[in-house]
Amino acid sequence: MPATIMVVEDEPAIQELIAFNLKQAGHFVLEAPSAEQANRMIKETLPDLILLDWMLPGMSGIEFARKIKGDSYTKAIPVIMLTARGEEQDKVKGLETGADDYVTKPFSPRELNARIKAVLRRRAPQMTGELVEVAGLALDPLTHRVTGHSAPVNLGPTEFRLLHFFMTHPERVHSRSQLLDSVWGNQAYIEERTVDVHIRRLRRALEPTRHDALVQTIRGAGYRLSQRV
Amino acid sequence: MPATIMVVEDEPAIQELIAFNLKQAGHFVLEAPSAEQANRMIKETLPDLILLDWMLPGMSGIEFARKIKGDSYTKAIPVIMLTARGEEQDKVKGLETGADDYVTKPFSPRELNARIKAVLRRRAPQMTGELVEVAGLALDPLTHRVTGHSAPVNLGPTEFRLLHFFMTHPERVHSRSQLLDSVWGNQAYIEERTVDVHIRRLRRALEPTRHDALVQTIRGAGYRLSQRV
DNA sequence: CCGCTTTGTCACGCAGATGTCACAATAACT
DNA sequence: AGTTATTGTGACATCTGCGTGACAAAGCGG
Repeated sequence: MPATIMVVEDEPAIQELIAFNLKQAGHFVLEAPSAEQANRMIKETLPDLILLDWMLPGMSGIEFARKIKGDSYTKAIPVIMLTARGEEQDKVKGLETGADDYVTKPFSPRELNARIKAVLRRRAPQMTGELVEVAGLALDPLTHRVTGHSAPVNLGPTEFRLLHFFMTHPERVHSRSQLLDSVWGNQAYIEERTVDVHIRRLRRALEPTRHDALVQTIRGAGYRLSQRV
Repeated sequence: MPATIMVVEDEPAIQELIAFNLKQAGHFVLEAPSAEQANRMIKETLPDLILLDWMLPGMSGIEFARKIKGDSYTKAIPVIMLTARGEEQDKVKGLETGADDYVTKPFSPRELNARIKAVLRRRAPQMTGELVEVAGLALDPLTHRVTGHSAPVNLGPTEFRLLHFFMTHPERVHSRSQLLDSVWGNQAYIEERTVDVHIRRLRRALEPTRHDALVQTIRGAGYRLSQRV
């Protein structure tokens, strides 16, 4: 089963080695040399798994893991820590932080692949980067593409994440607070009314294929994606 | 959502600034200049949230947080730490201690309010998403939908809450003041006769499916939802 | 460096929701 | 029947929540 895997590692040699092995195993690989850069990429690409080096320039690996696991939008992504020999006592701390597994350098490709497979097997079903479809509206997390009745739909990053969340949680009403948590992440300090504006933008983008009617307003409660009228 | 918030801060200037902002946002504010004093007040007032300065005279903030989280009576109270810039590496330690979030000084009122809102939201009891059904009348809190014999019923926000309360407390007679407490929230000063009007509106909305007969008037006592005629 | 896109916020306006009243209708009791 | 207490109901003046366009700041790619 191919998956999208993000590798956060500052040493180019190791980075390259890992990437090569993962691609060999049929995975898509996203490469980030620092936590800061990884952070920017995560929300757009929503990888299925994150390989995280323990030692990083700037924000440390453990800190970054905590951040990922603290954000409700990303906390379902499994994290595998890469630790060097001698940092073994830190493993415990790493697991406490929320890492799902760890691998001690140096490691064999076979070992890494096994760990990845194991972690992916127990990943949250809803975070699988699978294609979602509701009422002729299709969203593909892998290619980052949206089509309404096979016609391409152009969305900004936030609109994409918003629609993705709606489509993976259809029919249910989501309050503005919940949407801010789930789509923006709880580290954002954003006015609730901002959600309205993005709803508007999403609707406008969906207008050409009449799919804007799926996005419904529940007065005093929030928004909902539903095919029923 | 007004809440009771305790601010533990020794610098009067910052203390005052924070208190002003919180009051502006509609909260009740308890002010304590030291951990010792805060400790005495906590058990009496049981605040909904504690804003805790990292640096305090006497018992330090981190020590105090540990104490709060160690006491079974107070450990449910969320704590937000106030740290100065440069103490960033202590954040991890702070979170490990049990703080629910941290804010780095200097901070904007908006950021503080957002953090407070987020933390309070996290603690708020989730709305029970159980689907309720009485005599062919179904109400789903999750999707915010009401159907009478599978036919959609259109309700305003207040009517929805009113019906929800009735359906989760059927067969029992509710006085007007009880309904005001449970449906409107005891914060508002509202004429009791207003309940009558909303009962009327609820009945009118339920007429198409004859479910209006379920809403019964108990003269001199209040209203009741009952399937028995 | 510049232009383009994205993003968060705001102000304005409107449709719908809300609270209150006045009066009609009904029930309870004499 | 008459009287009084209680509830039903329509009307109405707000009030609120939401849609929408505009805009400035930030991000981004060339």
